[in-house]
Amino acid sequence: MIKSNIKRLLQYRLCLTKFKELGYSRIFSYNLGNEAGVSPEQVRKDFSIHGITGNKKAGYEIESLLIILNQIFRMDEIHNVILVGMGHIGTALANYNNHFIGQNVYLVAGFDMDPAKQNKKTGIPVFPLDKLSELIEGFQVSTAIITVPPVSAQEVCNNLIDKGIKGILNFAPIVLKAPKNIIVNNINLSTEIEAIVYYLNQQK
Amino acid sequence: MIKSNIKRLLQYRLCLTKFKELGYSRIFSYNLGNEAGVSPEQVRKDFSIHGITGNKKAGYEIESLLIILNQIFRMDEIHNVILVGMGHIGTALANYNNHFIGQNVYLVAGFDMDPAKQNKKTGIPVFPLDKLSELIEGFQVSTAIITVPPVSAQEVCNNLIDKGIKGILNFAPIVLKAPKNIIVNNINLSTEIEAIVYYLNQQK
DNA sequence: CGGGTTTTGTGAAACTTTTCTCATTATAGT
DNA sequence: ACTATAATGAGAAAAGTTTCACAAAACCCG
Repeated sequence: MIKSNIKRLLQYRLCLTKFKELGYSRIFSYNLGNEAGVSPEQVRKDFSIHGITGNKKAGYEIESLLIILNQIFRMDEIHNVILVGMGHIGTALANYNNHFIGQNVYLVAGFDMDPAKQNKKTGIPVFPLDKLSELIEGFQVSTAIITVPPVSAQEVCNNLIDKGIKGILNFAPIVLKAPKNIIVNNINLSTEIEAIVYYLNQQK
Repeated sequence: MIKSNIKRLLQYRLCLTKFKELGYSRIFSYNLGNEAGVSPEQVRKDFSIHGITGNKKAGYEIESLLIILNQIFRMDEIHNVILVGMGHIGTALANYNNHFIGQNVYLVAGFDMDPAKQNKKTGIPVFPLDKLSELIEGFQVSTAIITVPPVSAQEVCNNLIDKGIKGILNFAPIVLKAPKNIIVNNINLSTEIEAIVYYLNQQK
């Protein structure tokens, strides 16, 4: 599971970019917290954990904050990502590509066992699965997105790990079994809706 | 933020369905934990919080567990959901519809300001935004999915709340501002990838 | 039918995360 | 230059979560 501290730092990064675009050069923990939906103390603690300091009375300088955050998240390097499963979700992600995948993260290739999908017009080139090794090595890919149906997800996962993938973003509604050194991040869209339904009913 | 306790219960529900399909009728906290990727103690604590009990030496009966979990998450009632923004992600979700949206959760309508999107062949009918009130009331919808670009997300959010929506699953990469009684669940796909990149680099 | 084994349920302990509190200090205004 | 103000940084407290440890109960086997 991704630590919330890390998720918040990424959120701050997003907010800071927005503030920068609006022309601000400095920011207070209060304003950043407000924008990111957390308390100012939380912002300062999150920063202090990573050794980020500001100035009493003058807050934090946005530009240097962004530089530090980009270093923490290695956003100063290029990260090539591949995608396995060109179904609806996979295709949607492929079409978005540099649109919503953040700075310096690039979807370089998609994979699907269905030859028909390999010709489909998407934002990225689509290959058969036997090209996995070649492309993972060629593009130095260490992160993959799994958007295949749940029945084949574990098999695809094993295959990817075997080919050298170290981090996986999994959209298939199962818990992937993987060695501890592999980072697995599961997103289950049904679960996210069901959780909302739960909280709505709690309020009544 | 959704409590992890709740996410795990939903995960257990998924695993139990699988075990049921495989023909099992009883299960131990150890097996369920193993499948869901958590410790057996955690499984028992999660259950005990919600008053779910099993039998010493005989574990838990899958069928009754599923009934209780379905009650907790109100999956015995129908939940109609709408979707605003028929871009790539929105269309992908619409096409999946009853496929991956869990039991008794239905995507009943999509909305988009672009008339061209209103004719597009997707899994659900697509309407202009001025039909929001009508359909929210007609289908008794209280949950909405936002898949519009970030610039319009807050405006759409306000609009939805104004029309009676109480729970929002937001895919736009901003933190939505909403009253405390509104349940907002943010999914930022870039962030999920970036978090993986972070952890991969931590290992080195 | 009774002893041994296995598994639950839970209270306590350990750990993690968040909030509180306040001394410290940079800044702006007088 | 001095004072009042406003903001950080960090230690302490509080709250929340997970793991530990073990008594109690149910089942199995002899």
